[in-house]
Amino acid sequence: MTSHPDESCCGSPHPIAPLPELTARLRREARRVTGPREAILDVLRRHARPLRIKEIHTLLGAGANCDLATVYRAMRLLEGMGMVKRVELGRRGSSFELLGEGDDGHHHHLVCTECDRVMELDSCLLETVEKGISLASGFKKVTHRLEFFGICPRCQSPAS
Amino acid sequence: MTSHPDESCCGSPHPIAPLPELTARLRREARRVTGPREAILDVLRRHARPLRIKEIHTLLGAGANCDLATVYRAMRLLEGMGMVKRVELGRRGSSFELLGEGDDGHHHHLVCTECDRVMELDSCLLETVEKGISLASGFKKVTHRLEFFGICPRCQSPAS
DNA sequence: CTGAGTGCAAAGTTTTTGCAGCCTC
DNA sequence: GAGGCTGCAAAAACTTTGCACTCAG
Repeated sequence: MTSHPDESCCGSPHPIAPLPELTARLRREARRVTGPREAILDVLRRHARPLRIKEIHTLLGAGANCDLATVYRAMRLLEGMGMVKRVELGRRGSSFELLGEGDDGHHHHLVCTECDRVMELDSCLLETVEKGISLASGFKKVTHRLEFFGICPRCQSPAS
Repeated sequence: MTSHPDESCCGSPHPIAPLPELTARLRREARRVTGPREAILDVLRRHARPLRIKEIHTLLGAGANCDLATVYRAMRLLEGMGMVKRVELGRRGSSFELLGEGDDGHHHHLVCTECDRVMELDSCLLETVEKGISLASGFKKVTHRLEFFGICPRCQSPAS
């Protein structure tokens, strides 16, 4: 189990991918490397935890001069390319986190129901379950989405 | 594994609770049994699968004369009372399904990514995982949300 | 009778879309 | 230079809220 860096906690679970490596992935798929996209990828690589669209837009700051609609479009593109994983953490709206090259993003999260802090859980033992479900149901390409919720130690103490 | 009744499939996984039993639960909590609430509960008990707010509102029909805002308010109430479970199935917005008395709602779903049909999965083996996570992380009241996605047999055939 | 609950209307959020101009390739 | 991408604006989709009236208990 690893905690997230950033406001929430500390210690990155994954090595931070260099920005040029990320833009290279865009180019490889014949997508253009633009200012907004570069800025968005940079925000994502510097915050290794699920970020909401609005958070990304805010973190971009006024300098990036990037429209909210552009963030939505970029995240849809990146999701489609598998560069980013969409996570639904119960709060309103989706969150996104960067995926490493070849990372299928099959880790899961532990979310505090009080303060929304997010921890990442390391292992995923559900591949065999998926196979069993696929066999029993006839479904193909079975994947899953799994999130844990609870009250974090900080929110359990009286003065949170 | 059980499939859902209704448009999707057939065979109810749970016995259908009588309407008076449901309204009794309302009264027991000192909530009023009104026309709209009764109609909403009746819709829920007759469709044993996750329903979206809009679906519920539509299924109520013009006769019920129930406002969409009232459905939202009712679902929040019922969720708070534990009579209903909120499910996020990837489509936009939440879905809800009726919970039996004493049912904690810990079953999960298999959703077709093509047509959105939903099947219910019977068992949940994650309680021990939850306990382990709680021990390792210090989180309290750990619960989880788990959904499987895939392409159902019907959507795999050429003429779906 | 009393206040919880409702309909209606309006506003708040989140996400998508159309379009003209810009800038990457 | 061509077309993918962007900002801006508007709208669509989803959800909440304020208020006066109604009706369940």
